[in-house]
Amino acid sequence: MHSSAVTINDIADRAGVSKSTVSRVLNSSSPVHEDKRKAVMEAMATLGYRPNIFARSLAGGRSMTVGVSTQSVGSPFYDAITRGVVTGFDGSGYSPLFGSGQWQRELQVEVIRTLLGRRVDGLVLIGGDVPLKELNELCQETPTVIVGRELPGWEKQSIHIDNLAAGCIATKHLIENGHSKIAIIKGNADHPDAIQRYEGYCQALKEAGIPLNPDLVYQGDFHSPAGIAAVETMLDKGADFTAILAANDMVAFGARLALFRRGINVPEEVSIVGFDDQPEAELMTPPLTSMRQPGIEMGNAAAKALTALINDEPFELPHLPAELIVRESVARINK
Amino acid sequence: MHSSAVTINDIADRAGVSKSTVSRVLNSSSPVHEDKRKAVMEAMATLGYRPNIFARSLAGGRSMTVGVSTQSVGSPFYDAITRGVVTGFDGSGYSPLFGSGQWQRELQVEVIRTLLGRRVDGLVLIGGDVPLKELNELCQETPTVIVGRELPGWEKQSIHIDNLAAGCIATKHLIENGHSKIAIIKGNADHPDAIQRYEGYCQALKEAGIPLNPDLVYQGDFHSPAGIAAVETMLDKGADFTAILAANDMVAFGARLALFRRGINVPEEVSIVGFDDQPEAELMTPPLTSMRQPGIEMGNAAAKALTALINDEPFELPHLPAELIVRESVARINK
DNA sequence: CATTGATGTGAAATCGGTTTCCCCATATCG
DNA sequence: CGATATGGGGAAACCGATTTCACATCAATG
Repeated sequence: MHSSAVTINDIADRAGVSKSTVSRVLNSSSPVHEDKRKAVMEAMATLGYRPNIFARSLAGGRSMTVGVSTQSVGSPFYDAITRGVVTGFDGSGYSPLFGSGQWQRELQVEVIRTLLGRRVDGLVLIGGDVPLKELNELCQETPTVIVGRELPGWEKQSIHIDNLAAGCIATKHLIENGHSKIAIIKGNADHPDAIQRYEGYCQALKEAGIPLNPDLVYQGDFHSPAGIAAVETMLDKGADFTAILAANDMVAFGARLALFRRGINVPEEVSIVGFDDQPEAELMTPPLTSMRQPGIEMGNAAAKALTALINDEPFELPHLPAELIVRESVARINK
Repeated sequence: MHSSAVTINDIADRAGVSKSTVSRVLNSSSPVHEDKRKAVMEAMATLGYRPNIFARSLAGGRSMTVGVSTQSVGSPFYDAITRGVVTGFDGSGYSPLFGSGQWQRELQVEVIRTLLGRRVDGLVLIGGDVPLKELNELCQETPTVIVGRELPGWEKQSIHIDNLAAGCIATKHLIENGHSKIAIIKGNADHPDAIQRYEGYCQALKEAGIPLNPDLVYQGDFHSPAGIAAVETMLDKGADFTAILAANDMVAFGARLALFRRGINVPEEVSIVGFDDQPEAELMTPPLTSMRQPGIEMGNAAAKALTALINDEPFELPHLPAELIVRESVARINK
């Protein structure tokens, strides 16, 4: 006799009231006499009643479920956001339902459709690159919060860092330490974060009056092999650089390993700056200087905001800045 | 007018049939005349019909949702399992619902209750330490698969590696390379994986006729600070060792960093073996030799098995072995 | 040609809740 | 003191599907 077999009718019978009254107690939707209320509570306790969520959702119209569309499960930064989202919903009464879009447009749309089909009460979109128009159509009916992506018209409901500024800050840090021959390993060519960081890099160079050297720009992606390949390619080409700005920490790790293999010291001969400050960054030898993106906090804030949005409460997404975590992978050099 | 407003009745009207027939087409539960079938299909297409999953679940008794109870989101190994589980359900029609137990017994029970309350069709339990008795009670009604945990009575429905053997293999690898002064950094004292790996370590030493040296046994946990602290403590105590067996890769990274700070070369002076083979292991300098636990594959297999279990199909969970990935963090020494 | 069986289909019951509607006491008011 | 709110609470409609039941239809069988 498992608890799910207990229905509202059983409670009603046992408490000697109608199911309407039980429902009222359950939702405190309208006042109930204290005696009956108690009887109902007791009946529920002794019978181990658990309301059937489907019946509830069907009748009530809300599912107490929120959809979370992630991209590549496995990327440290997005993982952190996801983690933040999960904890952000803890205790809110909403359970997150996940779908992974893998940075594939079609799949992302499919994921959102599936989530919507499950009648989620709200949506958290982490990253992704569904075209704005399509997104507007898909999500117009559902409270939605977007994490890690900037979209016109969604300013109030999105949270992301300023990647251009972040790229700029990271580059400036190297410049301030005397570097001028700064190589950059770019992330995926069509990834907005990567593009903006590159722009930041360009801007910082420009402001410092350092000409952009195409030989020091490597088109990579966000995975470690890109870091390895970048270093090897540049070294083989005889490129002259004293610092590397990596697309993210994984790429930085790759670059660091490639330098290690060539017997090039970090940071004495080549400095490295990463992006994301993933947990392993502080364990690199030497510990990696990295632009920290507050993924967990972002995810958390998104979850809280969505909860508020669903319940028509006022909310405001915080403006979380990227922050340079200075460790030991950047050396000060002269000239 | 959003698509969810379209009900089965609308389809029935438009196609000129009864809702029963629409339902039959929908589930191909019994044959329908080709003409009507077509009419229904067309009506569904033009009206953009999406069945209401709650009504469906309520009436049909199945939710097409599975519960996944994770522990510490954030641990590389368990993350890998989770990722495997997610992809394992892709395309199965089941959507995973998550809850995180954080390795806290009470919370884990609560998570399972919540999941059950949402009427999941099945359960994947990743790790955790809910007492067997309680687990049996909780899950007796629901198809369940357990990942990364060994439980009497659950042999058919659980998948895990042999941690004792794994600990043994890792230790033997060091012994074979000439090491006899092997330090171990143990994981959490009450964590079954940690306990078994330690037993494996003891066994390997015993078989090789090497006495267990308590000075070389450090009680830590699964996080990097434990690795740092272990190395510093042992070094400060003047402990004499040529190799370290770390609780997992994060701990190995910590240990490696601590050695780096002390100017001790890896692997020339001290060799290190990790556990998990997380993605960053191959990027350590030098690349880390590690016992690979096939987390993704395990998760994947669990998902497939659960799908089969739910549908009363035969299934068998594969026996996935842990595998030593030899890289460059272990040196052969004489004596 | 009546019987059997398979195929097709609609009406109605059911799943387990929420919510509207309506009625009955009391308490309050003019 | 009759009229009017007001707090409680039951009956029944409804949410949108699935599924059982009963009934036709039509081809095959003896």
